[in-house]
Amino acid sequence: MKQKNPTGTVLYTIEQTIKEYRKISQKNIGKIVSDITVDQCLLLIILDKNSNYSQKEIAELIFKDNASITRIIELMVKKNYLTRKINELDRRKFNLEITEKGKKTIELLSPIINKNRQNALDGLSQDEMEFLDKILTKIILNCKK
Amino acid sequence: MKQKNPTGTVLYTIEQTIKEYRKISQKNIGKIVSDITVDQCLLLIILDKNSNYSQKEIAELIFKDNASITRIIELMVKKNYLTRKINELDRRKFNLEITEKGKKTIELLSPIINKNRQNALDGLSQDEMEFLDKILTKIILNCKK
DNA sequence: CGAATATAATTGATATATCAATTATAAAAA
DNA sequence: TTTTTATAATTGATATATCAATTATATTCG
Repeated sequence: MKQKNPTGTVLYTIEQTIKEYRKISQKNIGKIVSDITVDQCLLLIILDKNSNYSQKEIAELIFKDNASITRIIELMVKKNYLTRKINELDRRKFNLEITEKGKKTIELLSPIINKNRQNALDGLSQDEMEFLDKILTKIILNCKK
Repeated sequence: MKQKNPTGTVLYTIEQTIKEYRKISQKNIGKIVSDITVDQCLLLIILDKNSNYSQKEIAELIFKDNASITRIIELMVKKNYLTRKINELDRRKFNLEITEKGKKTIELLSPIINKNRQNALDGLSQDEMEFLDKILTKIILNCKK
C-alpha cells in the first residue's frame, strides 16, 4: 500500500510515522485518563525512574525547551500530578516529586504505553528495529554536525 | 556514539530524528529568509506543484489539522506569500495563489531544502533509505489499524 | 573577597496544535 | 423542491513551541 509523499524523501515518512504514533497513543491514553498528554505521561515515567532530574535535564530527555517544560510542569502541579520545591543545595533548581495521583496514573498508564509501543512495532523483527535505530542515529549525527 | 534513550524503544529515536532534522532545517532556512518556517516553505512548494489543492488537502499533506492551516495561511497572506480568493465553483473552498514574493522565496529556498535533505541523509545508501521507508510504512499501518 | 561569567528557570510575545462548536455551502435524500 | 446530511473552513479556548530577554543563584577568576 503506497503512501503519498510530496517530498520524495524518507524524512517525510519519518515525520508521518511519529505523528501517527502520537495520535494513536494519545487516543488510547485518553480512554483511561482524560487530563494527561503523552508527553506529560512520559515525564512522569522519567521522573519515576530518577527523581533527581532537573527541569533542564527533563527538557533534553523529552526534546522540549526549558520554557515549555516550565509551563508543562506548572500545569502538572496544578493538576496535582507533581509537587515542586526549591532545591536547597542549588536554589536555581527545583525538586520535583510525583504525587499519589501521579503514581496511580503511572500504574494505570504504563501498560497502555507498552501496548501502544508493541502495537506500533508489531511484526518488526529485533534486527529490523536495530537497523532502524542505527540508520536513524546516523541521520541524527548528520543533522548535528 | 551511543544516544540516551529513556524509553528503550526505537520510537523515541524516530522522534529525536525528526526534531533534529527540523531544527537544522529551520536554522538553515532562517539564514536566507527570516520570516518563514519549514512548514510554510513546504506549503509553498506543494502549492507550486499543484495550485488546486484545497486547505484540507494541504493539511493532510503536511500533517496538520484544518484549524492550523487556516491560521498558517492567514499569516502567509498577511506576509504576502499567498493570496486567497473564494472558489466560485465551490464557495466553501478557497483558491490559493503564490505571489511573486512567494515564488522568489521558493527559488531561494529550494536549494537550501535540498541541501538539508541531502545533508541529513548523507552516507545512507539507496537500499538503506528504501528499507527505512518500508519499515516506517509498516509502523504507520500498525498505528492506523 | 568582589567582579565577571555561567547556569537554571521564568516570562512575554507570537506561532502552532488540538478539540469542539459553529458557519456557510454543497450534495443527497425524501 | 424542501429537508437532511455532508463537507470546507473558521473560531474560541487552551496547551505547547520557540525565541529573546530577564531574574536569581552559582561558579570562576582576577
